[in-house]
Amino acid sequence: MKKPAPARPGGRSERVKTAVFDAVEHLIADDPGGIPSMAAVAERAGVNPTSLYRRWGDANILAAEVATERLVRDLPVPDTGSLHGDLTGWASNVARNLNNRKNSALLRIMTATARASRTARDLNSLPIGRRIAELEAMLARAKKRGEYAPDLMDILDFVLAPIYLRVLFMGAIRDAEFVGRLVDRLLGEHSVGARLKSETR
Amino acid sequence: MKKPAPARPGGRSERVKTAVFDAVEHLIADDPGGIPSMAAVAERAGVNPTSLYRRWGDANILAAEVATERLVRDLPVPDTGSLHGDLTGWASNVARNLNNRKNSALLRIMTATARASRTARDLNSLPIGRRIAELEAMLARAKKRGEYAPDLMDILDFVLAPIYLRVLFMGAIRDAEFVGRLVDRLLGEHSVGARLKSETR
DNA sequence: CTATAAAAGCAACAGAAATTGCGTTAGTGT
DNA sequence: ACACTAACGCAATTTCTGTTGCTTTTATAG
Repeated sequence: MKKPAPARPGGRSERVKTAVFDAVEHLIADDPGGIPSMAAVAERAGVNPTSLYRRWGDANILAAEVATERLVRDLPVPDTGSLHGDLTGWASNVARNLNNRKNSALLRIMTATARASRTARDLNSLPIGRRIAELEAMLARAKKRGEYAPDLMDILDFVLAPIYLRVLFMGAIRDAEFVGRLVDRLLGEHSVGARLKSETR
Repeated sequence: MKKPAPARPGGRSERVKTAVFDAVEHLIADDPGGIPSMAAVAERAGVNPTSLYRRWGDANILAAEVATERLVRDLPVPDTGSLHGDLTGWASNVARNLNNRKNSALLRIMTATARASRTARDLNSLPIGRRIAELEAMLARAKKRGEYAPDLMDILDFVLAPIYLRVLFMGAIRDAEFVGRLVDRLLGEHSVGARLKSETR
């Protein structure tokens, strides 16, 4: 599943790739819920269709690459001084990031094309690997401070999963306080102090 | 989103539909992660492609219908006498049901094609509507018995969502006790009695 | 049993999607 | 600067997808 690392990463290839990915993103934004055809992408990107076929094979593969690369970009990792604050900020970022048609469409494409056969070992190689790396950073800081830190998988199960469920099956997250409650609930009494503190600041 | 209710539901249409849905299911099982083409479905089902185009429009619509109808079939709703037992049984059924390539592929297709713009009001019309109806039945029984009963949405968020997350992003659920822990955690101290009871039976 | 029309089959066709061979452009190492 | 070749562009060709008009089959009502 590793990328062959392009033999010639310099200027042109990169420009083409950017143009193509931008085109895919825009086409998805225009018509969420459909994989844009190679022809449409080629035209919008100003690139010859043949190049797309040679580089990406078919429209599904291309869309999948765009989805994972563009959706799961680095989000700013909050550093508020407490795990409760960090997690709340992080979850809000994730939710807000998904709260528009384009990105929820990208999430759909990502789930649709996510290859199985991954073990729990290589969490970082998952499509949501970057999300996991962000969490690990926050957890490491929390431990350094001597704070209680929940399991990584628990955060995925009880904070990320509910967000995804709503975006995938219920369109969007309308309740702004929803993600905050998820974090409160996960951290429970361990973080009463931090929660009160962040609520009254 | 309601079905127009076929004017002639009798024998032949139904047979064709079954043959077509079976064909789609088999093709998905053979190649998970791809929407089978109309031509392939028609050949496998022994049906003329024209009929497919006229009835379903295109391959995505057909696959989406198959996914929702075949995946979200009625599962037996457990009736163990306690909410804890019911939920544990229900969640195990859901997880086991998704723990194979074909059904996880169907879930992917369902998420990919789930139309947004649904409000939290008409939960029952969601693709996972049947799951919700099953839950409502169990919750109603629990209330009748005077048991503590959590919110429906909490069950979706903290039991169903983690199951879906694992299936979608991590291939499958390998830990057999995983869903049991989800339920224990959701019900918490409210159900210690029931849990102990069900563990020692 | 018969008339009606919904739904399926068939065949011909238009158009889009992929493939292929070959020439051109432009990063990269010397 | 120069040679080398990865990556792109172009055009011709083949394959696949989807459409349309018409015919045949067969549920269903009377």
